[in-house]
Amino acid sequence: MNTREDVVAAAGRMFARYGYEGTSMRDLGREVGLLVSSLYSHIGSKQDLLLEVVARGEELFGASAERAPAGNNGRERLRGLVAGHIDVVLDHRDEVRTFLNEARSLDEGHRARVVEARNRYEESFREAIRAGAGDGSLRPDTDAKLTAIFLLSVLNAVDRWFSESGRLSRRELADAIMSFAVR
Amino acid sequence: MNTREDVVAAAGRMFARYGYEGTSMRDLGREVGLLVSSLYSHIGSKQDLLLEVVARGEELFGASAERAPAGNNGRERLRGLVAGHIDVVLDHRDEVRTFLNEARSLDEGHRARVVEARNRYEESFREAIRAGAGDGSLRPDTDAKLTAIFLLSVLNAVDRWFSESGRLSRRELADAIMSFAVR
DNA sequence: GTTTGCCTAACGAACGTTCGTTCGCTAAAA
DNA sequence: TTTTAGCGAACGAACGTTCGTTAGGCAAAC
Repeated sequence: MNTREDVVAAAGRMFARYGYEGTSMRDLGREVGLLVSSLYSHIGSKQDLLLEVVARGEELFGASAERAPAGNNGRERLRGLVAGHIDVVLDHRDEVRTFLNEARSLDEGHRARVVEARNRYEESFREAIRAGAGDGSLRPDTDAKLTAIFLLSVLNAVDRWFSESGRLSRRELADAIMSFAVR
Repeated sequence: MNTREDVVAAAGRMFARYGYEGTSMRDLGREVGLLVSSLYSHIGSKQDLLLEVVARGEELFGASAERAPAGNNGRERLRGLVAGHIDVVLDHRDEVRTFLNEARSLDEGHRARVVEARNRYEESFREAIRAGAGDGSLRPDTDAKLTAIFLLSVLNAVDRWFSESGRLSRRELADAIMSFAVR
């Protein structure tokens, strides 16, 4: 019985589905099988709860970028980043949705940290693309900034439509996105 | 002094920025220069207000799809749809963001209508792609469903980063997205 | 082996505040 | 003279949070 973990997990689930402001502490208590007041045995405040869920999303992406293999060239590195992103998005839907959509409900300082983390993450995509444009594994005129934005736009939307039981496997999806974005 | 219009516009602005649940009627009154109670001289309820803003977004996309020229082939038709989408997104940021992100706060019936409208809109993209794959203006093996999803993922994210004073014009952006998505 | 004291988790009630909305009034516009 | 737009006060409900209390488990003290 790890109640604290249950509370954070339920918060992620509800923040992702109904939004931070759309989730009341009473709703959350009901979801986890506790009265409102009991939640405060495990957490400091609703804002802390959001902070924790968002921080998890942040770490998941950071860890994914570090984990991605260097590969033999820029294209392979990029393909690793894409596959890693897909895994994070699909294996941690709640934290990711909350990280992407609910950061605006964070107080200013923490929100700024999230923006910075996102920039760092995007930069790792740009680096891979620039490397690929330099080593011949991608077209030499590939626009790193634009391509990274396009890629992440597609990747962040994946969980809105992708189904594990659908026509495509994760690997096929990664391939499709890669050949969509670069050639 | 078209107060009702002011109220709806301000609602769009605030729903887009803070979300439906994150916007209080008192906030909205302050934004428009009225007391809360005075808002109710112009609108029925907060939910009505959301409904109206979302409906405007819905119509904007619908009208854009109808307005897009048939073109000489599928690729040109698709290019028109892309350019139209960019214009809608950038010229009506508030209604579009509300339409895309806040539909979940609509009651069930209206939310279903939004989903349906989005499907119809996406279908017009798929049609253009299928036409292009058939008439030789796009690669014959282009996957209409997947390509439409990827295109709309990129298009819906445009307003998060695109700046009118930036490196790219809208037309160049449309071209970049087209050559990104299809060849 | 029993008692004592502490800790944790949960409870139910209550706090002050804010929520969306309604109402009756006033003053200006038509 | 009737309509209208706005105001200010008030409504009940819901909000996030705090409070004092209780029940159970565990370890030290007796």
